[in-house]
Amino acid sequence: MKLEFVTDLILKAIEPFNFRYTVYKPSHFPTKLEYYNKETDVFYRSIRYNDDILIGLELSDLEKSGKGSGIYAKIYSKKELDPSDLNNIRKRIIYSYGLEENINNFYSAVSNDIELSRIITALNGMRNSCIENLFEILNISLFLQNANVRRSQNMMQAMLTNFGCPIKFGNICLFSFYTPKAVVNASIDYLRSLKIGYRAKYAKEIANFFYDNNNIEYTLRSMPFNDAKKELMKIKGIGPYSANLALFAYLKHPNLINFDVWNKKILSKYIFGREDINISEINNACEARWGDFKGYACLYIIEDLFIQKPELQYWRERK
DNA sequence: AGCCAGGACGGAT
DNA sequence: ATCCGTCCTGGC
Repeated sequence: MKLEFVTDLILKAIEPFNFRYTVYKPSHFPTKLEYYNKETDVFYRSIRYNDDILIGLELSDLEKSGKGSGIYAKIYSKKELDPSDLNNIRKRIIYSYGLEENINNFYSAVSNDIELSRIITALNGMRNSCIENLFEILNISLFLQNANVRRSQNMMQAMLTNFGCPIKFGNICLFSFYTPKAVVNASIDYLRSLKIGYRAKYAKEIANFFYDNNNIEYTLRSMPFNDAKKELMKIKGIGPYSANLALFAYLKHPNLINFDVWNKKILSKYIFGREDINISEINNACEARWGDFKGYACLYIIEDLFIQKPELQYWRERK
């Protein structure tokens, strides 16, 4: 589908703001949902608004047009958007990229950490970000289970080509994410044929859950951390790892490290100089060092590492 | 060919 | 509360 109607938005961010590493995270596996052009510094992304309206985002650094810190956004749609829909999309971008978060709270809380301050200087203004909605981020976390990045990538791609929608905007071809409805209507056997393995039945569980609970996102945002986590783990196929991922990325709890075997090794090495320290010990050390911002601190450490060593994606494919 | 890694579940303890 | 076998596929 071609999205040809364009609306421009200027979205201001609280300073400091790092455009590149807020919209684009080197540690994330690539998908056909987004494309970051490193030469032009333009980021393209598909999103859905209320499930049925397809939107293309073309984001660039507001700084470049001399209008201060933030994002210059071109919103592509099939036809003109209602002012209230446009305003909701605007709010979603602001929330997803944390434009109104004061990152200085994190910086001042860890200002005595000399080692971390080198990274903070390099990534100054980077936010935790997640443009996916809750259904989408839970699907991604499902495909991250029991898989190396290459497999996760293949699973995501198979699902997008089968249930997503190809879109074209600003001379870029991407896919939109699929809706719960698309998966609800698919058979488990068909899902299995896409090589998502045992996750086929869980993909349906997640889709059914969201198909039946329209307002769950709104409810979860107002819940305390542990209640929200318990709520998410009621979905079959969503355990602590997947729930944490959604809670940190989507619900933005900065005091949370989501350990998997890869970042466990990275953080173990960073703090203890060796890879084999157990998770609870790493977690305690992070807590002691960064307190309520340990999740944010680890985000900075990991993104910094992937910027310096892109081959880590390859390492993560193997062992 | 066989074996293993990677989260979550479900049943057993 | 904690442990174990199982799910599934790709890589060795």
